[in-house]
Amino acid sequence: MTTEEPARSASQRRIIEAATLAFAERGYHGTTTRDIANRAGMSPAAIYVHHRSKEDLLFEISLAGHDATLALVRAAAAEGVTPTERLSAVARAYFRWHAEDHTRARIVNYELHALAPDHLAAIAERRRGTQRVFRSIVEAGLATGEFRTDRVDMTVLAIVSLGIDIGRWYSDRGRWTPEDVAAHFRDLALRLVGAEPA
Amino acid sequence: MTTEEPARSASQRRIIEAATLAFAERGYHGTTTRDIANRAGMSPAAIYVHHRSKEDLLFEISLAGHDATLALVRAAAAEGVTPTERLSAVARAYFRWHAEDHTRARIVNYELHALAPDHLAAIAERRRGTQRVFRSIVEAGLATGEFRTDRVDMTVLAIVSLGIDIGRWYSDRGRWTPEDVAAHFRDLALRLVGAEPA
DNA sequence: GTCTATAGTGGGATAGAC
DNA sequence: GTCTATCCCACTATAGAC
Repeated sequence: MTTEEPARSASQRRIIEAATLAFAERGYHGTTTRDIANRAGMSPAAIYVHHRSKEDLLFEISLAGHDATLALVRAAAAEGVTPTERLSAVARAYFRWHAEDHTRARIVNYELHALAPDHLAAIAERRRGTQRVFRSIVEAGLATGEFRTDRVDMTVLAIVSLGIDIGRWYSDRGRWTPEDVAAHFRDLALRLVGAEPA
Repeated sequence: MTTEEPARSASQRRIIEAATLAFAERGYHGTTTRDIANRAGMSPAAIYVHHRSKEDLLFEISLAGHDATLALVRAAAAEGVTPTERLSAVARAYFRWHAEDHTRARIVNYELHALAPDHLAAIAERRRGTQRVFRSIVEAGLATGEFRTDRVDMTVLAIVSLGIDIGRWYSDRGRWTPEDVAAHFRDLALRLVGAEPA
């Protein structure tokens, strides 16, 4: 399944939290170690007691975010029985996560280019796992005749894509709660696969 | 309408081209003026003869990209008669542009945070214009009964969102041509608004 | 309009005291 | 485990020669 979360000290968590906010706001390269340290209320040197490098910090955040998404999606997939029910549950959970946790979602999806090659490879594996969950549900729905689409890959990609982009546009100051977004986007996902309206 | 393109020298164009590739690959903050100069086959100092600053270069690229998108979308909107035809034309053109010109699209959509406030304001105006085109078509389709959706804003956002995210995932080395993507995603957009299948 | 050289600033990361 | 101080390098942008 997903990797175990290593136990973290309070300082480690404060640094991770500060780095998450900073990376989401300014991007990895736009963030300095001094930014992170200031937000965490520590000196820049303190970061290096707990984390090997700035890149390593990004990797830790990205990995935890990917593992959380994958676990969430897999748990939701187990909820329903029919493909329509399962897609409904998975899509709602997936979209909700991207709205609620848009700060982490932004790092998860938009800072991949800053990862070292071996770190990127570990992340890419998780991303394929998430996509596989959606794919297998859509294929099951085609088999039962509940769904209708002639391009499975592209349709799955579109659903995942809607989720990822939520991390870009969602704002806590907007009109919609994460639940609003999740409920409507779930309905849209069902339309994308040609499911019967409820 | 859209702003006039200022005439540019060959050097200016080479620098713009180089900066576009660099910003798309590494992001604005991940790109150095030396990267740009090297790709353009010039010294870093030569950049400053043609462009005020690195941020100004980003702004020029972003503005031209936004103006191109807006012009494209408006031209396509004039093609059809019924809302279904118009959405079909606009969606296809919009999606195609994001696949074909994914390098510029990436800068247009993902480097906004690096713009100075007044530059961002000029860009935001164009972005609202594009969204308005989609919105008015969807509203027209609801009026004629061709479309069915109870959340116009979110549905329009989803269509735009699918386009923007193409810039993130599309690769020239992938299996699909821009036209493949455009055609299928146009069908998906029609599903999103609840249009009758053709 | 292009170059070389460099000013001036700020970056990631480490040394060493406490 | 945290700090202050700092190393060393890379960055944006400019000066001045051609």
